[in-house]
Amino acid sequence: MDKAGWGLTLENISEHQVGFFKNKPVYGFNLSPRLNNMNMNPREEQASFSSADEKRVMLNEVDFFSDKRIMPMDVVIKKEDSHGENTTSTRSELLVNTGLQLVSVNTGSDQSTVDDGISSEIEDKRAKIELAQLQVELGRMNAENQRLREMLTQVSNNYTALQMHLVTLMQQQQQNISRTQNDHEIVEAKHEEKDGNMVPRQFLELGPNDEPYSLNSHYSSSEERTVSESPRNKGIGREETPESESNKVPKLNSSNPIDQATDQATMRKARVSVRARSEAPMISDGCQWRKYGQKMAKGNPCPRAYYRCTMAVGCPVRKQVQRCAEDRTILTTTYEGTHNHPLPPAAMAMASTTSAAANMLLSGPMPSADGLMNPNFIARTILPCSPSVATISASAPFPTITLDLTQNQNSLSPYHQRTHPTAQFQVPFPIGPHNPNFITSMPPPPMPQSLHNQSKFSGLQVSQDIHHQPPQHALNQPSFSDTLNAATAAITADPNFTAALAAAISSIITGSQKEQ
DNA sequence: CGAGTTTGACCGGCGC
DNA sequence: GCGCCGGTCAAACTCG
Repeated sequence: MDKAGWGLTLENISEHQVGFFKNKPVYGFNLSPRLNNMNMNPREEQASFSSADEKRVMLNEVDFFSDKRIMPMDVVIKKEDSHGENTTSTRSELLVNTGLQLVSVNTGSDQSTVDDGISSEIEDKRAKIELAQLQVELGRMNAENQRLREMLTQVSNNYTALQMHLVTLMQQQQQNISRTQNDHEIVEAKHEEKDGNMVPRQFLELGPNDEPYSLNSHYSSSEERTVSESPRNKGIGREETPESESNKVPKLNSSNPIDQATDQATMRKARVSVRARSEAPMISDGCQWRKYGQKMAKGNPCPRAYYRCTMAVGCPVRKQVQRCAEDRTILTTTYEGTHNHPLPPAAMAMASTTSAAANMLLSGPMPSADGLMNPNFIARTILPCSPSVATISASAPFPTITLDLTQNQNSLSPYHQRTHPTAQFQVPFPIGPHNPNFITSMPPPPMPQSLHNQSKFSGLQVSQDIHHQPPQHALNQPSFSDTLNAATAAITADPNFTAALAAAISSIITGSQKEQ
């Protein structure tokens, strides 16, 4: 590692603490905590100088002599540290340290050539110093390594979060176009529902998804019930997030477009359910979850587990995990809620899958060439190749789209891929057969499997894009959401490939931005 | 000791 | 109004 290099990098990061929407959006995040943990902690410096412990003094001496990195680091701390006093004292202590260090080492070096009696002792001392130097250097390098890793993770997280935001904004733009026509769909859709088709009633009441980073940004009656109405809300274990705050609005079933525009907080929340074969108790999706409950659900001997996202304090995202009663190798994971924090690449991929699916679900009916399409028509048309991949459930109390990744064996043939009308792009994932999850959840061969998922999900989104995307978008290249859906669909089968996917998505997004 | 899990109790919605 | 059911809470417990 180039020592001067990281010093400069940190300094640059400090200099460019830009906002989230600038060209380098990620650099500014959470740097201060990390810097405060660095070896340059003022309190540590102070402690070392006030202490008679020789070793600690040596460490500080070595710190000074390590190389020029100390100076840019010092500058960084001065900028980052909100406690001006500490920063100042750090500066002065370092200067004091400089004097001590110079005297100590130079004296030893000079005397070694004059007095042999003292020279051996000095040699020992010098050896100790060198040893300490090396140890400190090693420790410093490890710390640097760790810090750089953290920074890289942070950069990735924030970058992907920004991408998600951009995707969401673009989807909103599309949805706004169709919003004014939604109310006309409701009457027709209700007729469809009466016929027993698989369209949830809530579907009719849904509006567009306007919240960035959103898996779903619509608020369920359940959420309203548990957060705003429950008298048991004691503040412990209850997240008072902006979302939950906004839930404190009476439930409202508005079909009026004006009301829809103004009653975002009252929107019901869609769910995205992912079915996959897995022996593991839970699908790894990149997020951290904490189990907060388990219930025996009616009609299923397998218990249903309830998890809450713990990646950020107050994140309202929850998921339910339950094995299928008929086939216990099938694991059903149902996601609900909106992450209130940037997601790591792995989680981003899953979230964008569910977000895109939920957006599709929530965007409601769409205009079509011969009039207006109702949601049931969407349900049919989004899956032109394989109706088993995704279904919209009417039985659930929430609008739920189920992505079924368990029935791909029969549709894996190259014939399916070749004949699939919407298999029009490929995302260059480095997908390989080395992932156990992939093997267990999706029988080999992995690569065709993934591609097949892509094609399905590109088809899933195409029916929207036909009507909402600019013509050149639909014709010349796969849409944003096409790519996102396809890429993340594969992720649901194999979440470990998400980093590569994020990179692929990133490149595509970049391309789209350039075109626009 | 802190974080995560387990599990019985509790609550509200909903159907009858 | 009552009971069922899904969802959540929170104390007790486990684990590293």
